[in-house]
Amino acid sequence: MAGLTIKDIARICNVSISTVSRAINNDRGINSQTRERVLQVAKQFGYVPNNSARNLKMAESNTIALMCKGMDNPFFQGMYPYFQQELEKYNYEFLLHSMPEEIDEGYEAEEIAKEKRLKGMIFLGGRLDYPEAVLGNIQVPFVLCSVASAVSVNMTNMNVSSVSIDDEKEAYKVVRYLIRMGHRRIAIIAGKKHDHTVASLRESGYRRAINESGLELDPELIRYLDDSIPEYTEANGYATMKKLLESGTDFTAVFVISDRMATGAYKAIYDSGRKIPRDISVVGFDGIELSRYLYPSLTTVVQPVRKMVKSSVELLRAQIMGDDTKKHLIYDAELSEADSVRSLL
Amino acid sequence: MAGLTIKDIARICNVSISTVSRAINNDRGINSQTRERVLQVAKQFGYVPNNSARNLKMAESNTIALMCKGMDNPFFQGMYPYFQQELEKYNYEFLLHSMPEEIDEGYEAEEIAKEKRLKGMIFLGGRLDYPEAVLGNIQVPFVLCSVASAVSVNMTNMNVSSVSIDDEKEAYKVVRYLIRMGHRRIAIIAGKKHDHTVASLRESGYRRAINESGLELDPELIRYLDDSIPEYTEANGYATMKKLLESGTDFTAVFVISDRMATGAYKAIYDSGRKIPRDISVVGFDGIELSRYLYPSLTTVVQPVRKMVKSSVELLRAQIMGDDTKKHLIYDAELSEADSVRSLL
DNA sequence: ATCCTGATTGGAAACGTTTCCTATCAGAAC
DNA sequence: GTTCTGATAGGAAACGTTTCCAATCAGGAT
Repeated sequence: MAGLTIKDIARICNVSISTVSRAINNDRGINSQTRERVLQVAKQFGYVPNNSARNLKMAESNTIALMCKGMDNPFFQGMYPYFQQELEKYNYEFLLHSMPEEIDEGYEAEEIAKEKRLKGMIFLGGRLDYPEAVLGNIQVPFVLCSVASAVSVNMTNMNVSSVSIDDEKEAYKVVRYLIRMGHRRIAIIAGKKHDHTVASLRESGYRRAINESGLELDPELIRYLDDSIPEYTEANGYATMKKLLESGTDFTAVFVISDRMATGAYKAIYDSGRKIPRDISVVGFDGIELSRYLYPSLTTVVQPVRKMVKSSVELLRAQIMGDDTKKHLIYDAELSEADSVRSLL
Repeated sequence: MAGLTIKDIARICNVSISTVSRAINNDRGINSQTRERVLQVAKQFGYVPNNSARNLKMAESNTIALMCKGMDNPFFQGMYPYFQQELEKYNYEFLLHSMPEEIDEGYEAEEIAKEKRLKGMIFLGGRLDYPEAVLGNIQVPFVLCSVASAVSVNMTNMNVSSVSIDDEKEAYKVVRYLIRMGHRRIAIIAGKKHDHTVASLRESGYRRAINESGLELDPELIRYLDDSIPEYTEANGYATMKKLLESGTDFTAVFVISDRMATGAYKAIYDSGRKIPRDISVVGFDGIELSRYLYPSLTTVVQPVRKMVKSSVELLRAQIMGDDTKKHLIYDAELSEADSVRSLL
């Protein structure tokens, strides 16, 4: 409780507080013997620097906030440990902050940055088209992770770095894959209509694949989420799939734009008495750990989560250290072929 | 970037900084008109208090750390949003901190508390028998959440509050349920042998249920985790179940001590060509969201997560506010009967 | 008119650092 | 011996608050 201060250590070592400060911060301009002695004493007496004082003096904190929209999303949750790990490397604090479902003009991230004296922010998920007001005023370094594909969205000229995959392309690829496997009537469980998240990019990929293959873009096959259920949840995947099945529309495969929703879709299919992939082939998106343990294991687009997190933190770090070149990293995802797709050839 | 200070506001309002401070903190001993005027100006100019300075002066921060062992566990992950929500009520920061797999004498949580100037800590998961050194020296309020059943473990006389369920009892109940359904050869996928987590309590419950029912405690039916695979993961559930199946031991039901592992076990069962619940009945433990979306939906013990989180935070809050009565809350869990158990009657 | 009281306000110290500016000192160069 | 130099150390201000203490003042009691 007592809490030793730099002053105590100074007294014990019979040196000035400036010297102790220099020793602890590994500053130069101090005799290495003195430093050793001070450090030794500090350790022995269990001295711990007071971050508040340090931050006050240095006019900043050491905290990075992870601004998360939909923090109950298993895809994001799978990232937390990685963020923790990467941020730890630089001795950053990790503040988890959830953003409201609806982010509009009224939401100003900068207020939070100021209030918490953040050193940086990482936005995880959220809108592709953040209103100018939301991001435009942020005065601390920040990066967008898994939110924007600079390819598809006009974000390259915003003063911001990002790490993502090319959602449109990957969705395109996975639907093409279904077509190669002989499927012709392919449904999609898409996101909310026009909600400006990656979901809409994935839907675009689907549309392009269908179009380019000369198949029919049947509106009956394109299903948007149920507005009355929390978005992008298992429950919503279940409900939407159920409606699709009950509509009597004919199809042999379905692309569910997230693994989480695919989990719900699986159940709806089973509950209807159908079998995967015998009656319906399913592909997901994200590559959450669970996808390998569903039965049958889910064919899905695996995002390189580890790399994305690492890069996000590195990009942020670079910005904090003064590098002001804005980068947009776009990683390739990988189609993981599992047992949920049947070949019709 | 500038960052207005209390001093600026004072100058603008033509009052002293003490007055501004009083206005902002809603202190008494200030004319209400003055207060209104100051607050109005502060707001207008976008003043944000500097927490570092405040914390320095007040000799504390406003941060609560969630000390999490196994932060990739979906059961815990499901709790994060709730913690966020509850802590927000008191304006606490939410610091997510993962603890190492192996927690022994060498690990001192107090160091972290000191370093980060924590206001409180919540331990999520971890050992039932934390070595004295780990918890014994902690000088800030803390509570254990979902780690200890005060009923089973001699923790009542430690200076600590806790929130949990009675893991032994709940496990007992779920195994009794299997027995009522006519099962006689009931296997268990337990935890690591003697690892002092809730897993061992759940195993005890299993043993008692089997014993009391006059059934045989066949060592062949009691399976511990594979040491070569990360503990308590889907992968480990899969591997352990696979071994059990391949051993040729006869059984009609299996109690998997966590839903996460049950997910892996499901897959192992399917992969072996068996069906749930036709060939093998399965029950899990925890009640993670996913359990309802497995196929067939998993019969499991649902922990009252929402309530547990709320109580943890409230208990912590009470301690912070000076209440030093240590409480041990033990909630009832609920058996959620789903489709993974077949009646043999 | 004087004194006292309570309400309101201002002044200043303190929290634990970092860092600029000086001071000291040993040895090298003269 | 004197002067300069570089290395090392100490002193003190400053960061933005909170809070104790003293000061002011209006109005009621004397």
